[in-house]
Amino acid sequence: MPITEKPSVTDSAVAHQLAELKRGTEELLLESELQERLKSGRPLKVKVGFDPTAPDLHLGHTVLLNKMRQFQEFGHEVIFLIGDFTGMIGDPSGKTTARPVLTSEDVRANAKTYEEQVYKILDSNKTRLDFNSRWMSQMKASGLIELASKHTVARMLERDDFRTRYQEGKSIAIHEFLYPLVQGYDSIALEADVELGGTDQKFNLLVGRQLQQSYDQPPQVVLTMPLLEGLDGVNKMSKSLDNYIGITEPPGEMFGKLMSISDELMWRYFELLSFRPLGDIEDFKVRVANGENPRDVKFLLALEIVGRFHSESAATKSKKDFIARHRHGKVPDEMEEYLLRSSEPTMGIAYVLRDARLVSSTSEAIRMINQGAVRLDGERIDDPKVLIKVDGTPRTLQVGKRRFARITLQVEDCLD
RNA sequence: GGAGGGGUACCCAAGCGGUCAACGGGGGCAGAUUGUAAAUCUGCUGGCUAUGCCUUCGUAGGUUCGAAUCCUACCCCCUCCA
Repeated sequence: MPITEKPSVTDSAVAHQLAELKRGTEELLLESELQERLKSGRPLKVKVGFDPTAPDLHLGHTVLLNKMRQFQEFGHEVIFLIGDFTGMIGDPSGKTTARPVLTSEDVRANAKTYEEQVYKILDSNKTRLDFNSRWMSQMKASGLIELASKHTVARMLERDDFRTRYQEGKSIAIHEFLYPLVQGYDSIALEADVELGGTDQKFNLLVGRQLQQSYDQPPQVVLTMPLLEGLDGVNKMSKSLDNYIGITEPPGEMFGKLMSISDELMWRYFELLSFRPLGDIEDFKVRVANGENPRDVKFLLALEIVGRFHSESAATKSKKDFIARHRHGKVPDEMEEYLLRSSEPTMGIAYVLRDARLVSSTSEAIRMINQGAVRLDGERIDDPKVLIKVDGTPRTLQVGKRRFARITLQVEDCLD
């Protein structure tokens, strides 16, 4: 039995902090370094870089933000860095997509949008917003050359996409090498203690570590977060796959989408999206294993997330509506409303569905009707040729289980 | 530079003169079931002023009564040789 020091209060506090900070992380390099710095007790500078392009955040993005918030809660200084200078380069993702050059007005507007969205999670008083153009636009060519001299081509080629492109004989423009270098220099300029990023950022974050050492700074701790799976549970959450939950979506929709995820995925969401302590989640798992309906645990998740981005009352209401709709077959209180005008006395239902954007085309509308997916005021419609009177009465249209709209057909006014 | 193979709907992949809006699989959507979970079964999965019409098989032309299928040119991708 080795003789160990009796852990002091601060030691156990550090251990607790470390355990929470490690939660959900993909990689933490190096854990021992983080531990050391936490022991110092001073607030650490935690840097996270963001793209300057127009943000439209979804829950996947918030995984990183949640981790930032955790650091804030432990009293650290979080720097929300907008890479407006690096934006001119474009992160080399293999695909050479020409980046549109953003004006400073664009950047400022986008920063504002970021702020509106991220302060649902981050504490605005504890967040430092910065732009890397602040120091990069001051850098002279000599500075850039010096920076470039600190890294080697061989090390650059360690990066996956560079290496494969090189091996496949595909072109790599010289300036693409500058992206990781500039990002790394940001860490030097900020004297970052920690840099967070998605797993796809690992290489860049490590370059930062190495560059800091070349500039006689202690290397930053690198912490990568996994990419959150989307609603399908397989692919990463992304807008283009349409498997995302946007953080500005209306509460009812958000709640419904969260309830539609699989039980398996629910645990992943708990781990990466919930602010609950890890012990709670373990407890839930035990309860489900003992026969509790996973749906009820999923309710807790949905309530928490909707509550965060809207309000507790909105979350409670969403749950109530959800139950009313799915257990008792009721129609939601709030839905899109459309006022359609027609000069005819009646309008074919397929056209109404299309105009109310419940379906993408009249052909699809007809298909849906034939499949028994369409209800008008609760009545199933099975004939695509049904006509609806243009009489100013509001009606409820439903397609499938989730799509609703309230439509009113009104006689077209005289146009002039 | 030489030789060969290939580009078909959201993805993969058949078709190789008419019966092709195009087999099959995946994905997606819908119905049943259910906990708007999973699993399962069934159907749908170009558009429109809709029992007809229009557009779609890399691009542009051509042959033909008729082409995704044949011919010509062009663009792009892959494999092998130099």
